[in-house]
Amino acid sequence: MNPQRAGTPTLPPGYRRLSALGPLDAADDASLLTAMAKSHAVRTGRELLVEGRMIPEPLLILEGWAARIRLMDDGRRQFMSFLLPGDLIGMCLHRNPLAVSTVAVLSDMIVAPAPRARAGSSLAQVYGVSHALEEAYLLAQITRLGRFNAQERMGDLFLEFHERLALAGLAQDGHFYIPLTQEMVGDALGLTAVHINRTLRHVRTLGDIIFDRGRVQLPNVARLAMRVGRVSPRVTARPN
Amino acid sequence: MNPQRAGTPTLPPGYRRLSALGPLDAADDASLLTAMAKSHAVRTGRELLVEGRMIPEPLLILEGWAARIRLMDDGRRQFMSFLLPGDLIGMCLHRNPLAVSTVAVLSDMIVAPAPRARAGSSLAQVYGVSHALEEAYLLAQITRLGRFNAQERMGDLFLEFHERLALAGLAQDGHFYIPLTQEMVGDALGLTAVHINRTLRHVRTLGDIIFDRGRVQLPNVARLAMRVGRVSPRVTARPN
DNA sequence: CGACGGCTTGAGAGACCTCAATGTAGGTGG
DNA sequence: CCACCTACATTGAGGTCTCTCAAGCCGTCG
Repeated sequence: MNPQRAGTPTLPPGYRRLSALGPLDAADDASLLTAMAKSHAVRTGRELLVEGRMIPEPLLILEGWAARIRLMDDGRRQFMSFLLPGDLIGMCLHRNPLAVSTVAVLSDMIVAPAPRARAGSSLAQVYGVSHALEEAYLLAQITRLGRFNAQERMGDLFLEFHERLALAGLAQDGHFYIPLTQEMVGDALGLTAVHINRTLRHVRTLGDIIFDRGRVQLPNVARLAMRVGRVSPRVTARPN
Repeated sequence: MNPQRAGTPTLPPGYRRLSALGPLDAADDASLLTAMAKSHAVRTGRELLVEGRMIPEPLLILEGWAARIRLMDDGRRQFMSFLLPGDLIGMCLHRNPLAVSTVAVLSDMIVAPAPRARAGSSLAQVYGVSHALEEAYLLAQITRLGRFNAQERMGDLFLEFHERLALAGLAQDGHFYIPLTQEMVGDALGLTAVHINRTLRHVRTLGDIIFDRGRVQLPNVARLAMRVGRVSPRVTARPN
C-alpha cells in the first residue's frame, strides 16, 4: 500500500500500520522517520509501564507485541488489551499522568519515541484515529468477556488479531503469527489454559481456527466472522 | 469543596464532579457556567449516541445516568460502562468520528454542550483527567468480567459507583441511589438477572451490600474493598 | 379490578474449573 | 549422541458456578 522509498531499508510493520490509518503530510512523515531512527530494542518479559507509576516518554511500536495486564495478589491474571506494531504506548492528555495498567512485553520489540503532534496536524489526526481504535478494542474485549462463550471469545479475538495484523502487513490469507501460549490466550479470554486447549480442539474440528505453537490459520475468515457475529470497528465516517 | 456563588442556584452534581478533578481558572470556569446555561433535559430511554453513526456535539452530564451498551442480534446485551454526572459524552480527538458504542439514557438527564478547551488550558487538563479515569473504569470492567466471580463483580462495581458518586456529592456514608434494575446490573456484570438476585441475597446476609429498588447501602466500605481487593484508580501523580 | 414490570425462588442442566497425570518439543550439559 | 530439564500442551474425572426454564409474588398504574 505504501510505496517504499528508494534507498531506505524495508519500512517496519509499525510504520505501515500507522500510515494506513490516514494520510501523513511530508512534514509529519519526516518527523516519523526521524523518530524511527532513534528506535531501540526491548526484550521479552520487560515492562514498559507499571500500573500506578509515572508514564515516561510515549512510544510507538515498530515491531513486536506487548499487552496491558493486571495481576491480582492471589495469582489471577487478566490481559486487558494487546499492543501491536503501529500502536502507541503511554500517550496521555494530561500532566503528571500515572499508568492505569502495566504494559508487559510479549515478544522482542523495536520501539521508537512517538513524535509529538501539533494540534490539527495530520499526525494528530492519525493519533486520534489510533486512539479511537484502541478504545474500540477495549469495548470489544468487554463484550467478549461479558456475553460470549469460550468458542465465540476465541473466534472474535483471533479475528481481531487478523484484522489488526493485516493493517501492519503481518497477515496474509488468514495466516499469521501470535507470540502467545495457550495460557496467555486464557488470560486474555478469562478462561483457564485447560479450557482453551479443549476449545482449540473443538474449533479445529469445525475448521474455524488452527493454532499451533504461535501459528494461526483461519481457513475461512468470512465464515468465522459470520459465526461469531463479529463486526469490525469503524471510527471515522470516511474510510481512510 | 467549591464555595457556592451568591445569587446562583445550587450547582449541579456534574459541575461538582468536574471541578473536583482539578482547578479551573476563572476563564474556564466562566465558559463552563455559560455552557451550563444552555443545558437541556433528556428523557430516560433515549439514545445520545448510536454505534456507527456520526457523533454530534460533545456533551457534559450535569445530572442523571447514561450507559455505553452493546446489543447482539440474539438479544444479549452488555453494558460496557456507565456515564455519571460530570462525565463527558462524545469527546473525540479526530475528525468525522463515528460512535464506537451506543449511549443509552438510564434516568432523566440534564446535559450541557461541553465547552471547547484550548490546548494547555485548565479545562483541557480536567478533560484529560476525566478521560484517563474513563479509561481506567473500562479496564476495571475488563478485570471484573474476566477474573472475578459474581460476588466480587458486584462488590467491585458498587464500590466504583460509590467512589464516582461521592466525587459528585451524590453519596454519603456508603449510601446512594442507582437507576438500575437487577436485570441491568446483570447486563453490566455479564450475569443473568436470576443470578444477580441470588448474589444480592448472599451479600446482604454478609452485611456487605443492601440493594433495594435503586437504593444502595454499603455498611462497611473499607471492609468490602478489602474483601474484593479493590484499588481505586489514580491517574495523576499529585492528588488534585 | 386486571395488567404489567420487576423481584423471588426452585429444580435441573450445562459450561467451565480444579486437580492431577501424561506427553512432547526444544535446550543444555555431559 | 544421549540424558536430563523445562515449558508448554494434552487428556481424564469430578466438582462448582452460573444458566435456563418455570412458577409465584409484589407493587404500581391504568
